[in-house]
Amino acid sequence: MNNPQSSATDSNAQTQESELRPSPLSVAEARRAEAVGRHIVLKGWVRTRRDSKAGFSFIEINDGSCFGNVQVIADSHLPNYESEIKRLSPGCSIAVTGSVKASPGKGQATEVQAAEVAVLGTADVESYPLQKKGHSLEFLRTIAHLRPRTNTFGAVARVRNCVCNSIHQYFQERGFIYVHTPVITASDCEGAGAMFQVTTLLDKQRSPLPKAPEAENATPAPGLDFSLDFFNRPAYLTVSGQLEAETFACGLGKTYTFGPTFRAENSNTPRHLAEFWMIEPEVAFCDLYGDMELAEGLLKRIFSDVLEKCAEDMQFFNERIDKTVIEILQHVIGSQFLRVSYTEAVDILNSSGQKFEFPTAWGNDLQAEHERYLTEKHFGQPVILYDYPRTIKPFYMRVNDDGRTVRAMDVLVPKVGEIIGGSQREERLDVLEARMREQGLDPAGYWWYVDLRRYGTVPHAGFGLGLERVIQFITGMANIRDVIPFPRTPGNAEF
RNA sequence: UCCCCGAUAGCUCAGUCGGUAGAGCGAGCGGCUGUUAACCGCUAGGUCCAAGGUUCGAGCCCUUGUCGGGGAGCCA
Repeated sequence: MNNPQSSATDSNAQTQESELRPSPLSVAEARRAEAVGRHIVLKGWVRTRRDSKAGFSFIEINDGSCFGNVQVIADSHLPNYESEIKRLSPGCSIAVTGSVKASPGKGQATEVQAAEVAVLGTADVESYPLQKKGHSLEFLRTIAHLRPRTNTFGAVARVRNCVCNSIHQYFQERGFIYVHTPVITASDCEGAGAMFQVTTLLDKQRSPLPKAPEAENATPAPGLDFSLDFFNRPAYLTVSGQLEAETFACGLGKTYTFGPTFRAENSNTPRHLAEFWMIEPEVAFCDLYGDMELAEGLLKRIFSDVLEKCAEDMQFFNERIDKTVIEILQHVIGSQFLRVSYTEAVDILNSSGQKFEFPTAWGNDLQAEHERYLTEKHFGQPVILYDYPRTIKPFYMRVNDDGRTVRAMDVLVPKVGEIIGGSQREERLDVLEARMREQGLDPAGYWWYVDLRRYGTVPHAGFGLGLERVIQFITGMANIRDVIPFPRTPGNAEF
């Protein structure tokens, strides 16, 4: 950004300045060998302290900038050594002024010789819940406000950040437009499960409920009168931005959304949340095959970015959480996702000799056990299943020429299961309206969506990628509640 | 929502046949040490999830509830 001349000047100035005033450094920077010799200020939280009777203490501090800690050497002649430093315990926040040195010990390249250790905040060792070692993920979930200070959740947060960045880059590099679809929607049936209602009717000061029955003498309806509601109609939290994204794709070409999504299902599993983040690309002039290529390319890009940019975090997951994650990611990056039609999949399952709790028959939706068998046992790698029976898929999926199947696809991965669900959209006006009626929906209620087929319709396709499920797959974290900062599940909205 | 399992020290767990409570880690104190999941010794720490029931007697058996975990469904 600057010319070489001025950057040389800057570095001179920096050298001079470092003798006068310490420069703020992150733990990540201080741990690099290049930092040796620098006069710095380091701020973070104490992870552990070890005292040596030789007259100093080791203080490991972490500031979230990387997985590892930096070791601070605090000599006993520091004025607050007995009064404060020797009382430092996990969770205390401190600011260390000192110099970075090459470490004579094993396990780290550098350490910081403290000239001053200022205690910013103490953490009472009797009441602070995080101890030096061994906490279950279940316990940490009960202290979600403190778990960002642990190795595991720090690593998850950095990986999550990397994944999000990677997703944006992948689409931006390909000319996709990032579209913000509404969080509040009036489309009450997008075929994606129960919805949370958004209403101000329960706020008595705004709009007393009994109004409607009194006004008309008719039998008082037990429900609420939504014509009095904020939006003059029932409104909900979105379960998908797809329908709105299609409107932008049919005008801007290549689009994607990335935002929160809500499902009011009473589902209690390690793979479901009531509030989660979803990425939904929507592409005009794209068929199902292009959709599959986009999905495969996206996943591979995410995986290789994480392996490269979060190497230390991934090493941790591979050692402590799931000893296969790195190997699996590398394997997935290097191999082509298999493409198997639903019909082929059913044949494979029928001739597998495997006993399933639910029988496999053409026309039935695949059960979790079937998907798991295919991706984990039969193929042992990610699989894209496509062309599902029309009877088990929503109205917007394009009907194939056979009339029995639709252009749907699911990307299945080992352990997590369905990570992506997508389809080529039905672009033919008459077929779309027929499909809506077939599923008991009134096309008039979707007039703006149907208009996309009435005016300048084009083939288009898209999919939904569950952010948390991708992170689960990458990190090996078994429970989805541990890959989102503040999980929302039935009965759980603390924090 | 359905099925199965669990809840005991701050944390992770053991607790035999129904006879009134144990370990490791953590904490406090002491020792030792360029340490790094440090190590060694001592000490403190309990409404055994809640309510009810059976019993001379319940951490243990029975009932209900709450919370957590796994599986299923819904899906991403």
